Amino acid sequence: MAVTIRDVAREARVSVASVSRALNGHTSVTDETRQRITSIAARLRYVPHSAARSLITKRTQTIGALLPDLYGEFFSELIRGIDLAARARGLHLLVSSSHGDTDEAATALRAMQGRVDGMLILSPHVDAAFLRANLPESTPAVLLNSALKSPQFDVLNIDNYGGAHAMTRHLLDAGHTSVAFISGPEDNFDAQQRERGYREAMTAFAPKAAVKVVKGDFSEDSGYAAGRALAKGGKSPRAVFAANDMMAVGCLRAFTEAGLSVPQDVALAGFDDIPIARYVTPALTTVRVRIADLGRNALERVAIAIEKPNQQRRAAPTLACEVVVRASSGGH
Amino acid sequence: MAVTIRDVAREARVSVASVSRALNGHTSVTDETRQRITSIAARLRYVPHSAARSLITKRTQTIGALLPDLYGEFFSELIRGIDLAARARGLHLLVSSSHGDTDEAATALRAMQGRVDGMLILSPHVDAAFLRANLPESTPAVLLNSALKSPQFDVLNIDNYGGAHAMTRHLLDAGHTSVAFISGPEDNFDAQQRERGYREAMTAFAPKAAVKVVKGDFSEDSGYAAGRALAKGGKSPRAVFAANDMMAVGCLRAFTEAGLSVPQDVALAGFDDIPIARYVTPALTTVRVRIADLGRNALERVAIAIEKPNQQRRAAPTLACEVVVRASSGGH
DNA sequence: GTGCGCAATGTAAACGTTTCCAAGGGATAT
DNA sequence: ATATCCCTTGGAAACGTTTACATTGCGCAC
Repeated sequence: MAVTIRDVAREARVSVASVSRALNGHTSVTDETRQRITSIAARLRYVPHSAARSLITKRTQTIGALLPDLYGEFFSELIRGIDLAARARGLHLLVSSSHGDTDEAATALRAMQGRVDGMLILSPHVDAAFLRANLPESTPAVLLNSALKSPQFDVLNIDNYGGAHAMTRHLLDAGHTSVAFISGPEDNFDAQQRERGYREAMTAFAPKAAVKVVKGDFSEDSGYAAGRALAKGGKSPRAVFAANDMMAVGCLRAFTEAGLSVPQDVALAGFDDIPIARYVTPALTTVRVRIADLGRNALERVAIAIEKPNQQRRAAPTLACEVVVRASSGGH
Repeated sequence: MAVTIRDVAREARVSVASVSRALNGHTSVTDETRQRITSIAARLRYVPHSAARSLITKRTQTIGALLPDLYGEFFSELIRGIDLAARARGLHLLVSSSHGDTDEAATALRAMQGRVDGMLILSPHVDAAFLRANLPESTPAVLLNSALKSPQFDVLNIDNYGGAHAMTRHLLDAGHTSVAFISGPEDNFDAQQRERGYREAMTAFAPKAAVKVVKGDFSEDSGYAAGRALAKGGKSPRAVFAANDMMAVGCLRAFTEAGLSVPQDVALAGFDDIPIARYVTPALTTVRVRIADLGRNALERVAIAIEKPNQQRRAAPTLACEVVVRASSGGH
């Protein structure tokens, strides 16, 4: 039999109301009684029943995270950031991951209803219509890496554009006169932004150079295919920038097989700074994304939205990336 | 204002009790009324208030996962396995990660009290005394990868011993007459088991060969140091088995720097099959651990413990590993 | 026809909190 | 001395469910 507030009250010879007030830090209770109640509660190992509390306060002290089936390191870094921030605020984290399609995501979202005070959503399947259909009005939510541009929802993005822009510039600055790009999936928001960053940097810093884009889909295999296509006929560009690291790794393999050496014959760069990037030969120049920061930031935003429900949402700043120069780009 | 069971009852012209029974699949309700109630509930988008339900049923339909600050891929695979199994059972997942020390873990464990029906615990800081002090009697828990041998708690381990045993045998079978081992942290349970597997396999299959163990601590740097030590004086063994992949990667670097080529001069193997293993040159032979299965399995066990509280705990089977042969071991 | 049993439904208590409102009591101002 | 106010405390309602128990109505056996 668990110990309840009533047990504490009886032991302390006060009413349950006083116990509640004392433990929740209300002002109108004497220091002396508070002392007594606190110590007795501790002695009895009293833990307030969270369900009972939620029932009346309409707060669960829990944030839900809705995540797709995503890549290892990204996932854990994101959760780490969210978790750290949540813990700092005394919030719990309810996770639902591995959602492959829209239906699964909808089911998961609805299942969380009533169990969370706010939501963090990272999913390629989610758009404004989806949210209006599945997210209760009253639940604040922050969308991560989403193309959504609605004042109704809070969105937090990585600065894919800026990162790609900076990387393209780095490759040009390193003396590679022509830079080709391996793109990501067309419907992927991150991929679009990265391509835009590449294109605009090319226009800005190498207006005479040819803009060359080979299609990929973020998979290693697509990077390999792109690499073969680029190497064919010995007419490869001086540098290749892949929209993510996995494709860069695949591309590297294709180049090696084709007898091209990186970075002497052709420089190579990726995006994400996955752990593998450091260990391929040559080590991969890439763009590092502070994923944990993304998670932390997102949690802070949703926490604020919960505290001040009718606050105007400020435009979300994007999260900065940084160019990490390694051997594959030949710069140093 | 959220819609409650009362609203549904009013609309369907029945009592709240009937609504509850109909929605919870009790037998004693006519098909006709159940139909009516179900459709009305759907129309009103009624979602039972989970806190209210928990208050009376004493069930939260939530499992807590207490995890340390752990490595990317392992973490996400584990969560994926747990999450999949939880979803299949209609359970939610409350995650608390990144616990660096015992105190943090204790705080997190206590914070979950009352919010979860059962716990999954993976933490090097947790022992029997810790659990007795911080885990309520009534909360079923499954410990992952723990040395704990108490009938009081359910433990689920990876077959580190078997995996190491098999790998050692593989290296010997491939014709490498002497195999050295790079050990992990002394207080780490996984590391101990792996070393035992190595030692016993050596005794069994190469009784005349020297058993050589170099100390490491699972870090890449310690693997590098071990590699240097082994390469020194040109007296390196024919094969080296590192207790985890990161050390193997470090060792590989040391060998390469020392002018030893892998696998011609010396074969190399690791343990874990982290993603990097595939991408180093040469690709690393290693032991694959089905981490998602570990998570899935653990969740199943805790779910069963919740359903049948006073059931005798069956001895936990360990989870099988498999040897993954790549270029670094020279076998094929 | 009466009584009995069973199936379907309703009534209300219970779960453990928080919080509104009332009440007690001491200090202060009149 | 009395009225007033404020500070501390207590009583009780409310939150939204589930479920034990009561009630109703109906069919069936006698």
